[in-house]
Amino acid sequence: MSQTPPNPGAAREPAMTDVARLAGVSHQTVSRVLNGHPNVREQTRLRVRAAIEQLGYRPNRAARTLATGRSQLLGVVAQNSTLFGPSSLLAAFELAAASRGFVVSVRRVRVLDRGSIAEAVDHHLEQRAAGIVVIAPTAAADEALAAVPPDIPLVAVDGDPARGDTLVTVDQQEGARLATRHLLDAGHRTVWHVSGPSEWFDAADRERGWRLALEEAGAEVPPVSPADWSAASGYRAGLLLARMPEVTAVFAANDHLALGILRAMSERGRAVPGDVSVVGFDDVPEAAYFIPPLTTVRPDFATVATETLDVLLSCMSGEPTASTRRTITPTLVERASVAAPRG
Amino acid sequence: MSQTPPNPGAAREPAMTDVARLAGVSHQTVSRVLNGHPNVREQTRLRVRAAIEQLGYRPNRAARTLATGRSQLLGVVAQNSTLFGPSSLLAAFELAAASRGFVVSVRRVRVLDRGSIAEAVDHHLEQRAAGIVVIAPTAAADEALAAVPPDIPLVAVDGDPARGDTLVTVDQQEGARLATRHLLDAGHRTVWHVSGPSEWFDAADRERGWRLALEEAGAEVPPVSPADWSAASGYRAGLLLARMPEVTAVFAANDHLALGILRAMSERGRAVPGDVSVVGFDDVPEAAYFIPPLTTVRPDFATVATETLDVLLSCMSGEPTASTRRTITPTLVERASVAAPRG
DNA sequence: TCGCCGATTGTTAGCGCTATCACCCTGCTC
DNA sequence: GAGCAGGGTGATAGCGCTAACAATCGGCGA
Repeated sequence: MSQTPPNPGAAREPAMTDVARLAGVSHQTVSRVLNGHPNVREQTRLRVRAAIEQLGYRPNRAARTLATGRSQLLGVVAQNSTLFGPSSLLAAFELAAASRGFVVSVRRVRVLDRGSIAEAVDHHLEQRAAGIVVIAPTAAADEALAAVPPDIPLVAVDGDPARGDTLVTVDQQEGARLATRHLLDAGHRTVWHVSGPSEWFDAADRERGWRLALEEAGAEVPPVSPADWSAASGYRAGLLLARMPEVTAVFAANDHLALGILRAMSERGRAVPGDVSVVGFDDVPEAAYFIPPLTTVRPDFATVATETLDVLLSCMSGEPTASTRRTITPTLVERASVAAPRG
Repeated sequence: MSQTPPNPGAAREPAMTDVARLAGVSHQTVSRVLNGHPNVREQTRLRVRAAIEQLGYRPNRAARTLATGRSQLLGVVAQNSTLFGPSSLLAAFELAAASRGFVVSVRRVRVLDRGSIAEAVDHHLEQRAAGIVVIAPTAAADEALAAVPPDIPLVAVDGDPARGDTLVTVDQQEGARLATRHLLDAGHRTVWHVSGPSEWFDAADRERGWRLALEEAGAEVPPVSPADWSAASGYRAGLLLARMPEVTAVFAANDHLALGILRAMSERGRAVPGDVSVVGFDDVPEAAYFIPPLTTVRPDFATVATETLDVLLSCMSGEPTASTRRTITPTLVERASVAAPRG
């Protein structure tokens, strides 16, 4: 616990008063210069800036936060995963926030249950975060959000589409529909689906979109092959599908599942796209280099991130913004894993 | 700018004095309870805890930071990438830090140049971060580190192996050696290399390890195929290598490059591992489902993260720790992309 | 010439917490 | 029974900043 011993040799960090003394003004004037207050004489401003430079002065954010009651801190609660979607989103958000002058503090949770999320949100509240983003793709996560005080700006990403409140999400359903439609349009009688874990809203919605597209087209709705998001589970599901000659088209809930399916098909001697067409979801950077290059659905995570920041900032400013819900529609990326069925 | 208008209706967040009043003690006693100070009567402690509970009191970290001069904040500077290595590392670090009660604030930079990094570090210093981690895989990043004041605890990850100071890194060279050796041991005359971008230490070290292994074995050192980390560039390099019949073994600087190579070989009708053996680096979760399953080198990112935290904390406590450098040795994961060369 | 106004600057009082010291009790020793 | 150690508690002074108001200085119209 013996942090930084007294150490009388090393001078403490310069504070505002030090700058003030050097510039021959009051500390308040320094504050004014720092905050771009208009009524400061140009000459004074320059003198203060010079003093700041000379001392290498750095304002103390903690003091400012204490004095103003608000911080420049944005808290994010995310799951401990390296899944492509969430991590791209997070990276994009951090970048966007930084460019707007915010600091992003990330709190990872091991599992998305009520307790963990509540605890994570709490930590951000202790920091007096100006706003909070929760990447909440499961029902348990969404429930936990109900528990946070309503006066603090909070945006859910990939949360419950039925959620009334602030929410930014990818239109999973439409994406899935696009994929399914694409396969039907290629001439397939129906499309099989390897789904993500059902407790994820993303997965449920993709399944819903797939089902809807089939029903709209009057196609038979085959049973879903349940999986998690991993290539391993895609492989297992693929092994089964490969045994069934009537399977000619598969929509996988994400690209890694699709990769597993691709390998299962290859092992079983089912050619893609000759015998079976496959479509994925996410457009991971490697998807274009799968064998064969994967046709997939691309959600624009950068847009999700900027929209999230946008909604959060407008919540923070308290203005009843036009809409606190944003939906980003993904696009289909056609590559070489889809073809017309044989015969 | 008109943040939270006066709003006399909504009571402000309860502060320590409110708890004190309710519990019938001084605010100082509340502070003592909160900080686990020994000299508080059990009965008082309980009364205070009850009051805290009742008011939903949350300590204000900014005030504490201001009063103590130190924070519970760990700053991380990372590049804006979704590359598997850095993002796994980051996620693991965030998790480890959270479990030790620290808040992690991440600042992404678009490019790893001096200016950006200096600016990012500066922001963390303004927050009075207790420690800083820089994921600095390039020379420019490492240079920028030289500029930060030496009294603030800073750990570089994946930085310049020649760096004198605190550094945690994966033993890239040894990993590359493992991979190359594995291919030579399988009977290949020599091993070709598709490298990462040369300004990355990781890439340079992997290349070095490969070269060393070849030289040790007295094998010919073929020219390096330069690439970035992407599957796309791996594919381009692979297309070239596929044309050369003498190429029977390739070590790719990461798994995504290997994926691109796999596809190039497949397109060119060169069987893997029948005609050409391939080894990657990173062991991304999907690697086991490439066609064929990829033999690769696995760095343990979770360990890198915990070691990083460890070094950082010991720097922070000021104790001249045993070692401020940690090197994590990766392991070889054998799958199906390596075989003996034909006849 | 007087007084008023606006531009510029200084003064003062907190923000919510910790550190430090002073204070009050016990229970004990001599 | 006076004195003393030490556990338990309160009072006070900041930490470095911003907000609100006060003060000062010109210049200008009346």
